[in-house]
Amino acid sequence: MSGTELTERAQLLLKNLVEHYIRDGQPVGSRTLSREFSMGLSPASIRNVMADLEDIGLIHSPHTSAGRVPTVKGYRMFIDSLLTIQPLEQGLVSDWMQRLRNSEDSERLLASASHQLSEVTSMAGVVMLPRREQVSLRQVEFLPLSHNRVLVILVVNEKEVQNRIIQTERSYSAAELQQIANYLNQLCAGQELRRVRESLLNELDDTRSHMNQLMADAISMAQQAFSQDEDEDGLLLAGQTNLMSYDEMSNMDKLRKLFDAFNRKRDILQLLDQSLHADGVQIFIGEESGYEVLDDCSVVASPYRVDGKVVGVLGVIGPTRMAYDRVIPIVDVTAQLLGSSLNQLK
Amino acid sequence: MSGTELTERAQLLLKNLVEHYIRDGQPVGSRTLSREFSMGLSPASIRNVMADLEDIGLIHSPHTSAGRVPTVKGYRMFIDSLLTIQPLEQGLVSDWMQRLRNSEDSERLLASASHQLSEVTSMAGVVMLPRREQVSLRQVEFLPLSHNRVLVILVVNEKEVQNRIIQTERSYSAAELQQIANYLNQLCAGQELRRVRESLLNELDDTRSHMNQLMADAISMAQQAFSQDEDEDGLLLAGQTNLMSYDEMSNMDKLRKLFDAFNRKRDILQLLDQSLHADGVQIFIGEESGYEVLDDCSVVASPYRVDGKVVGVLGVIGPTRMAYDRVIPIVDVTAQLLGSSLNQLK
DNA sequence: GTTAGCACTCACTAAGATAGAGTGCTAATA
DNA sequence: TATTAGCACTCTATCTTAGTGAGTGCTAAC
Repeated sequence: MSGTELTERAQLLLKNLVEHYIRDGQPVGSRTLSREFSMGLSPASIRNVMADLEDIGLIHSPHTSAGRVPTVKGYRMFIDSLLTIQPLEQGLVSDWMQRLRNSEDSERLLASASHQLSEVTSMAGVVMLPRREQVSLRQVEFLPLSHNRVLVILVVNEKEVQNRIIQTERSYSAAELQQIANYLNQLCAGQELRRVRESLLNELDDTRSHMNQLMADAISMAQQAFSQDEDEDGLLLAGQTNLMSYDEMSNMDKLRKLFDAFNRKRDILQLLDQSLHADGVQIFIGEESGYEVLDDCSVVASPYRVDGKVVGVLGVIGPTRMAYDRVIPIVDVTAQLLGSSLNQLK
Repeated sequence: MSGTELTERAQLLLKNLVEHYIRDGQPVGSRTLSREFSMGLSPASIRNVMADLEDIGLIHSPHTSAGRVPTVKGYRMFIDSLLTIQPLEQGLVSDWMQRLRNSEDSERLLASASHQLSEVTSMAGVVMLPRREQVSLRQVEFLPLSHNRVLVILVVNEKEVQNRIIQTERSYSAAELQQIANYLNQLCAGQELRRVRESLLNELDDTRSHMNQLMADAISMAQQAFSQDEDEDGLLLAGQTNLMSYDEMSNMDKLRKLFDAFNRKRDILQLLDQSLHADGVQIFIGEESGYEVLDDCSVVASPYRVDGKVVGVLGVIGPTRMAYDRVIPIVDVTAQLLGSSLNQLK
């Protein structure tokens, strides 16, 4: 805000204060800092610096006779320019890779990632499912149901299956549907789903005149089937209950609202979406997220890549007062490992 | 326990006490009961009766100078023989039916039921998914994947689709798989899944000698595919967060354990399973359930039927102190409506 | 059998009193 | 000029104390 440059001493002080507060959870006072602070300064001097920090809005006193606590702005500065990233525990990464290797299908892999995140950090883990943009159609099957309905089975991306039900104008025999499927498979198999939609339109124009009725039906069915978007919510959550053990979260009313948000998923997804195009780990501290339910939380998120292209975001949600120095590398590594695992799986 | 018969007065007193406690949530004393009790009795007389009730273990005093609170045994007697079932609110049933009519597939229908339950009661709603015993196979499809894996698509019960991946010894061409599928469809289509398994065994015996290799492969594949059971957890929960608003649930530690149990689902499923063969609404009060996490909760559950056969259980979970007279008919009606809706949908 | 009366228990609340942590300010110091 | 010791002050947290009120059990009278 104000162009005020912080002296090096003030920065160091802030760093120590935040670190101390993250460890203890108690407001930290000048005396404590003076004692545990390498650079020998008296409490009085420290008080002077603290007063400055408070003026700039980096720290704040719950009441006159309490120590200081970092504000959101304080955390922000701490994370952006003061943080010493902790090296990852030996074994965590290999443990990780081992577990990932056990998941055979991508769904489980993603679920496993979110569980890992929550377990290792004792907070809530989130994994936004990979975007389905570049799904390529492998095969289409149609099966007749009663009441002029048709079950459409789409096999995409080698091994994923989507089922849709469409309503037709008349009933079709199994043989007719088989024909239609053959026609469509021939036409579209192997293409990306969004291209399939284009192809269908072209086909419709190209051959409108000399097309038989069945083909026309085929195309209209396909359009119906492909226009339905997946109704999945696209977010995997794990370890929400971990949050119940934090003192900061003991307000039942707020906690309920947070859990409700978890269940709705919408807000969380929207927030994570903001990290889709970020480069590396991104952090939302308290109110920074813009979602009231997350006011007492921080979100540490990172996009993950498949084939070098960002397809999703993962991260953790926990109290603002968390061990960022540990959590950040965990999220970072997890994103990388998940990406490469997904790659191998493909 | 002791063959002690309760006098009619004692029963009435217990009834009033429990009703009052359920309304207010406060221990109720002799004075209160005397005042609000139709039969004119002085506090002193009431105290005598209460002392008796406490001796039998139906009520209990948190401390000397507090009123009385029903024990589990007290609730049990209240529910079993004293409860006056409340008539259902006008409109609730029709509202219900309307909402159910909007769900087209059974999955949504079940989810809707559990949401309904939680909303109407302000507690947690649970719906155990219908048992899949009598699923009948409609069609099988095979698709080759890489690395000698085959994607098996099972269409069952008209409109449900299950996907499985099996590992084969060699790789098969699409044409071969098509042949295998044809053979299996001819052999098994329309049969119930458990019979399919039998059929496969017979077929294997019958024709072992003059069977060609491909058929043998087909059967072994089918066995692999059908032996995998569904990995779904089979329980729909809704409105868990409702429970966070009850004073009785303000102990964060217990609450967390409860939520963890919800996530695990196993215990809840096991408990509900006990109601599968019950006739009508069944109630587990506090420790009666046998699950420690449910010590402060009651579960009101009812089986629901399709075609006259019980296929699942639904119900609500809430604090022991709940309005049983309202909740019981709600669960009851919901079970009936869900059953008939599922019937229609079939 | 019922009830009025009474002594007693116990949780809850309010009101001091005390201790402890931490602050800001001022004046002395290096 | 930057640092620090000293001090008065503020505010929370905790403990004690006393008082209040709801409710009980028992006994004796009705």
